[in-house]
Amino acid sequence: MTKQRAAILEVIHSGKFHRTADEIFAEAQKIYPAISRATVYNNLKALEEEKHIRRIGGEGTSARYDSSYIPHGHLFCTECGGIYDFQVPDFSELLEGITGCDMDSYELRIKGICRECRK
Amino acid sequence: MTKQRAAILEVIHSGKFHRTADEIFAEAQKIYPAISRATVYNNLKALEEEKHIRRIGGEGTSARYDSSYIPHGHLFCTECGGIYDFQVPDFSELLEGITGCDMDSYELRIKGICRECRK
DNA sequence: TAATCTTTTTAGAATGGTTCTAAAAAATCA
DNA sequence: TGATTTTTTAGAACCATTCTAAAAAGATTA
Repeated sequence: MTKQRAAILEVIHSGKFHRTADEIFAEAQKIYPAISRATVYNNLKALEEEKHIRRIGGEGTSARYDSSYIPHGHLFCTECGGIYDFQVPDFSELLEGITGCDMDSYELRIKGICRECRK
Repeated sequence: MTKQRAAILEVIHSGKFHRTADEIFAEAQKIYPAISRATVYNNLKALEEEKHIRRIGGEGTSARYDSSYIPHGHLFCTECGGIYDFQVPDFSELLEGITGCDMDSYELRIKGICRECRK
């Protein structure tokens, strides 16, 4: 565990969710000022391979990172651009049954207008 | 309806699914040789806004386009890199109930090892 | 602790998918 | 037909991400 990785983990597990690599880089610099962008990218990639975080491909824009790898849903609001987590029932068996695959994890994505923007 | 857009639509509704913008560009050139890359990108963006196609963000790689906007699932195989469609039950009411959003569409993504690669 | 080996970090260049720009062409409308 | 709007074009620009080679840090062994 390097100082840099510790800083990145500290950033990911605090503050708001769904930040971009660059936002995480900026936060990590406050903890460890000499950190490099490449280190942030390296660690984000490693952390996802280790299933500690989940990369959420921002449609067209930069990727965002979710501090949880546990299957859940994301609502992409077409009004405000926000990404909101929501819980879903456990679909594991249903999905393995349908696809016949050996499932690692799943994610349910919704495009729509969030509760707040509907008002 | 321009000749270029017609060519792009013809490409999308034929051949294999989940092609990249560049693959679609290459196919469209066979129909209308003078077509430009920017035209392909412009039309893909417009077609998605009109809900005729769906952009699937290739994780880390280039985006891919699905010829259907109807909600369904995608299995991203971690072995062979393939993207496979699968049908899911209609979760619309369930998801609107959970999130309270005004839903446009949804997509279920699975990461795992596909049936073929399991053998 | 020293010596060695492996892993990680660093800064900046390179990459590559996508978007932007300004002018030309095509399509639409009156 | 002329005027207006939309689309296309070629290539430059953009920018998130990856790559590179050297330096630093960490791990291992004696």
